[in-house]
Amino acid sequence: MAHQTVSHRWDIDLVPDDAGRTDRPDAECPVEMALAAINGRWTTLVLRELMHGPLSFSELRAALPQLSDKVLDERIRRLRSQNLVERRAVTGFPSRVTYSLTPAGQQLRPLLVELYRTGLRLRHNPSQAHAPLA
Amino acid sequence: MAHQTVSHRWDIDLVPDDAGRTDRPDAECPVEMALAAINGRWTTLVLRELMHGPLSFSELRAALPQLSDKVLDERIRRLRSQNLVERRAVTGFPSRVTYSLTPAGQQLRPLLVELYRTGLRLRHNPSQAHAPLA
DNA sequence: CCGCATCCGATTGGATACTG
DNA sequence: CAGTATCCAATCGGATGCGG
Repeated sequence: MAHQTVSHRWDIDLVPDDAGRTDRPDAECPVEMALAAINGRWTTLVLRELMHGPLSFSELRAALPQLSDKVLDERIRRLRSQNLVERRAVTGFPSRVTYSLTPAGQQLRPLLVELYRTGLRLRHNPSQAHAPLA
Repeated sequence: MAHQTVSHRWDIDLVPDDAGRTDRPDAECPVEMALAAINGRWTTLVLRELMHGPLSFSELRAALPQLSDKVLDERIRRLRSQNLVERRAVTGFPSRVTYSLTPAGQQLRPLLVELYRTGLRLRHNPSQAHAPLA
């Protein structure tokens, strides 16, 4: 019981268990784990593409023409290391490599849906959005 | 109709309307708007704190002791410019400044909840997670 | 108490060119 | 086709110290 966290009364649906009771960005915190999954520019777009089914490297490039090879490579590499995407290589001829979501990767779907919904909600807000901040 | 997007059949609950039919990270895309709201280290933690009610600058620092003044300042500034947080200053004595979520800011709650849930789901996955990618 | 100014190392992502 | 290798500018976040 070091780190007594002030008089925090934790909101049960915002922070349902101990794993979220942290006072700093902690890789073990579920929120950080989810953020890590979608982290990085282009990542949600790559995930969206793969939600439709397996794709090859060049199909991904074609779907996202402005995404550079390097960044695509990095995104795939990262998602693979997180076990969210898997690579399947057919060593025949013509040899073919495809990337697809793992079961864990599929579980990101509700999060993408919620991101979209949240964005729509924010958009419809009466916002003097770019007012000066004094 | 420039940019014909291959033979994309859009998944209706993943991309419910035209705003999400983009092939690059686009500030107008709802997903990007939601990501922008929670973007940056510590941001979700600051939002979590404010979900409980208004707090002063130093109360935020106390709740998140390892967050530096500078970064806290930047986070608050950004959230204010996005109209997600508002500043209220009482000019009496003692003068007091509090930060609280705007109605738009409150709308981030379901997203934080979904992030948490997603993180839990990912955690419970049988993952040979750090297997070599070779 | 509520911040701002400055400095700085690390990470990011894009451009370009090249390889198995 | 499926990537790698370099290089580089910009952004980020943490540390420290100062100011209203």
